[in-house]
Amino acid sequence: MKKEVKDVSMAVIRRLPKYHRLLKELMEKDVTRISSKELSTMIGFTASQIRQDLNCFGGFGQQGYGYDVGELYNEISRILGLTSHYNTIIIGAGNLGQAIANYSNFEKKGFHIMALFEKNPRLVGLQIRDIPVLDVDELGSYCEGKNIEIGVICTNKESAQDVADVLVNLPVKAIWNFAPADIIVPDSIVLENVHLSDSLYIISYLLKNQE
Amino acid sequence: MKKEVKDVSMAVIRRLPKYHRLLKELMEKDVTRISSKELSTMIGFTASQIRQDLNCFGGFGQQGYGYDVGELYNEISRILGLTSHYNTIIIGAGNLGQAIANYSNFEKKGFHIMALFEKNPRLVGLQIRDIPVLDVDELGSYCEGKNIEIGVICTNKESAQDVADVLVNLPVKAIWNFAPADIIVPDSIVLENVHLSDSLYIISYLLKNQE
DNA sequence: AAATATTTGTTAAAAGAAGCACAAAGTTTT
DNA sequence: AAAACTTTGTGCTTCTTTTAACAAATATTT
Repeated sequence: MKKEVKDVSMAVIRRLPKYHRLLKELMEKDVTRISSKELSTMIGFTASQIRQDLNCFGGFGQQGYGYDVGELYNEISRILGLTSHYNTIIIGAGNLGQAIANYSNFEKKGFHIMALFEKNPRLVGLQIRDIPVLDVDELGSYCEGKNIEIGVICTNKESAQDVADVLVNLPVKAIWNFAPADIIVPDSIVLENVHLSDSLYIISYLLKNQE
Repeated sequence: MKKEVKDVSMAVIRRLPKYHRLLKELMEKDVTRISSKELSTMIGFTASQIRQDLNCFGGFGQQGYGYDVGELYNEISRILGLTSHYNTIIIGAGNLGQAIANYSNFEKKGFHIMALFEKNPRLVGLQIRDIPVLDVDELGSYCEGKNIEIGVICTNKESAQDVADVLVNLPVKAIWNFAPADIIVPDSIVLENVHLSDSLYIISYLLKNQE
């Protein structure tokens, strides 16, 4: 039973990674079956919401039994596109760029980081794991013919829009932006901002307004 | 005219940092007044939503004129609690911990990073800007009497829950978690998770499901 | 100083998301 | 093999969030 891609709301989609993470943990604990009710207590959503979320993509469960953990994990991996391969580059090889390059889990999920690009000459020439740090001036020539799908912006906010413009023209298909700026890209390009300070400011708000 | 802290929905609160960021930019461009309509085109929310958001906290605008940029920026800073001071520590001095320690803007907004804690002896003893990297075993004794408000978890996922437990017992008032794990803390403690891979997985989903 | 143009704050309506409830379909026990 | 139990998938209801509309207030122009 497959439905897929009716038009699932963003609210649902943004919960998928959490399901994915929890199911992975269950697998590691050799749990093979799970009900929406059990999931509910672990994940903090209602059982009803979990069933409704999963049903956007297909009937993966079985009445009286629940869900097969391994099967559901695979389905969600597939729905999220984690069975595909994405050529990825990182612009900015400071601490944050290096942190992401070092995070080997991304590689395992198909996000292949091919190179970092940096303007600071003291960092150019380094290797992060086996990933080279190249001069940012080589970006265009390096990427030619390589079908780069994802560009990660780890620069300061001043350079972010310029870098985004270059990435758009390569062209990349998606930009993952860590610079604390609201960059502008064409609608055809997938853009995800990770504004770290936003969540810190929310902490500040919540601390100030605790009952 | 002040209302404040009725009960503003999280949806509204999570938009405040974006207003804050945009207003800062306008100030830097010496823009002194702005209407909700102009803000709308820049920020991508409807003018109606902007007016309604701001009105949760007070009537900062004026009919026929709009909003005073500087005044509104100050109000939002105050609402977010960015006029307060927060003693902060970071657990884990790898690339990510260092990246955050190096990001001087947090310091400017009142988040004073007092120390990093690390178990890898090769990192203990370093200084990031003027912030010392201490042995994680000293965490308890170091924090005694220092009124640490925010703990930042930059460890791997295996250590995250243990570190969270230690932080809860210090006690800190809030935890900012960057480890890719769903840690559990008492309800009384403010918890913000930054699961980097979540947004990467969303990129993957959107790339796969583009029309 | 009067007339016209802006633009807010706010109420009402529409759209969207989450929760409830239960028949249907399976599993487990007796 | 029948009875009792479990749990999904789904229609319906409730709650939340967003958008639209407009009177009231101020600014600007004539």
